[in-house]
Amino acid sequence: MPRDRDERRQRILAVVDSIPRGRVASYGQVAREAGLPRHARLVGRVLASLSPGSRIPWHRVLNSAGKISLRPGPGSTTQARRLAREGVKVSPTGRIDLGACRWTPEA
DNA sequence: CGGTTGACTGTTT
DNA sequence: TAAACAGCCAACC
Repeated sequence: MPRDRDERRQRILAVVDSIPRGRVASYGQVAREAGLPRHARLVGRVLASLSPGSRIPWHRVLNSAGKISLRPGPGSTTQARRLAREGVKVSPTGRIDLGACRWTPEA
């Protein structure tokens, strides 16, 4: 079994899991926090592979433009609903107020 | 080995 | 503000 791949996966999920409620982070930001610069796409790939019932707060991850990156459909709707539920403003076009909600890890 | 595919990004229009 | 482009990179076939 590919140990490396699984290790990166765990680190990425650990970072996503540490994003506080009501805050959001970009794929690139998560990648950097996980020690994997330039691997934003890998973050998206890992999140896409999560089981439907996962407790990982994947909905707190957006693209660098501050928008829901998931293509319009059931998934993006769920993400928007979950964010709104945490007090994060989501415009009809899927845009989020990054200035107010961006997660800034402290140490 | 090589082409395709994205839940990406930064820069340029 | 938004779209087009060009890099980027692992996973898949």
